[in-house]
Amino acid sequence: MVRERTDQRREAGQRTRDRLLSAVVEVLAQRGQEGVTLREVTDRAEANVAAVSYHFGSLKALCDTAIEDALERYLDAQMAAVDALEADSDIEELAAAFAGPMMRALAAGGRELAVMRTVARVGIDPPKGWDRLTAKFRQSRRDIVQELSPMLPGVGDQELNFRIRCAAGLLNWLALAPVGAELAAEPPGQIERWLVPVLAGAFRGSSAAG
Amino acid sequence: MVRERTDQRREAGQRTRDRLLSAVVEVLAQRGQEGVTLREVTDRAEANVAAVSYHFGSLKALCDTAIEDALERYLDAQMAAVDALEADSDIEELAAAFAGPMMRALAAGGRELAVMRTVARVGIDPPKGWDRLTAKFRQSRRDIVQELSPMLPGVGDQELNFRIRCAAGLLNWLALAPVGAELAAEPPGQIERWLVPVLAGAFRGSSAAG
DNA sequence: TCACAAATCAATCGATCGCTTGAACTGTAG
DNA sequence: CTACAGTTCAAGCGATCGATTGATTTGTGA
Repeated sequence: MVRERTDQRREAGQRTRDRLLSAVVEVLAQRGQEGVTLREVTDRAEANVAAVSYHFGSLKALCDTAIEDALERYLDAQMAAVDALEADSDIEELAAAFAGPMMRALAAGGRELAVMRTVARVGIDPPKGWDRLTAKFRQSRRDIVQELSPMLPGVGDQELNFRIRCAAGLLNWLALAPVGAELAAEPPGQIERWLVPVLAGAFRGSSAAG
Repeated sequence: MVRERTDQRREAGQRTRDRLLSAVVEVLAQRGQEGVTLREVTDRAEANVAAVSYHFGSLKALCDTAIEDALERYLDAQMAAVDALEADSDIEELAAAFAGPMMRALAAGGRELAVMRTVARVGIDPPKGWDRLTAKFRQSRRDIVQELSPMLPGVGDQELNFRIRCAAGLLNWLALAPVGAELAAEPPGQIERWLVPVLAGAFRGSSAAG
């Protein structure tokens, strides 16, 4: 058997880092970047105030790390759901895949939802110098335009891109606003039954009817 | 001619109050409630820090006054637009009326847009004890359900109410997120041409097509 | 002209902010 | 056991927070 590499000190440090990241995501989700204070984060994480400087350098660096993790996790989940679509899917199935990660987070609550709320808040107040991740968002929207374009031959790519941003914005709004929490309190399946038609209608626009 | 009631001291005080309200709305729109600081508000208003306490009692009272004004102004504009609809209007016309105030603010920018952004932020982080205005929001949604229900006979009132909240949430998102600013930078009329079909589709849902 | 009220001002308060410090604690190695 | 590195800790730093104070300016009305 291989020699176990279990330095209890390093493991304790890693646990502290994880607790700090969990705590700051909760505060980011609840109050936004402007509302994050060092003491509240360290109290939630049951850590000393100096732990933030020691492990991350500064409170801002801790926030940036947590935000970057959240954005990356959300984008990967959403792109995976869209990529897994069948080639002959319709708009409703695309909408369901597009909204899947958010709907699951709404139903689950907890840290999953906190990640979503953090992502949504960053969509409103984007930190400066996040070109890499905003580029990744743009790319994911281009992918969805490719899926959506054949289903709506009369709509230009720019307008489709706008509709996707509207749909994404609506999901973010549900993550943040009380209406999302109320929706999550409905019976199971209600989220999907109510939300997917709205998103599909937004994708489809007015073209399908007078 | 009637004796002019022009006490220059009271008029100066009123001007200071107005400048403080304008300034705090701008900061509320830009950074949210957590991001408002006394100094930034008074600097923007070119007033002394003590002016806030003197005229409003506290920074929170100033914020509450500005937020209440903004909510009331937005709701009145939206309800007036919807009430002015013809009896035989279709869903597109309802969507255009519903989005009218927000679209005009997006195009106009300035304080109009700041009011909208403040309203939108309150929709995410509602202060405690705002039962009166949230009740007014509920009432306005009931009015729109009345307009929308005959156009969509297969959809229940609860689901219609949800769709209206989605549409309102989307408008709020456009007020806050960069996508709204980009949309406002498009040629005149582009906002309405792109946004109204999305809202109408969201109202209509999937029922109109396969 | 003069007493008074409305408004503004600089100065300052205690509290809290993010962050740093040096010591203390803890488990790892030689 | 000793020396040391990784981590945690209480204490305190300067800066900024919202709010208050007493003095000062300014226009009103007798």
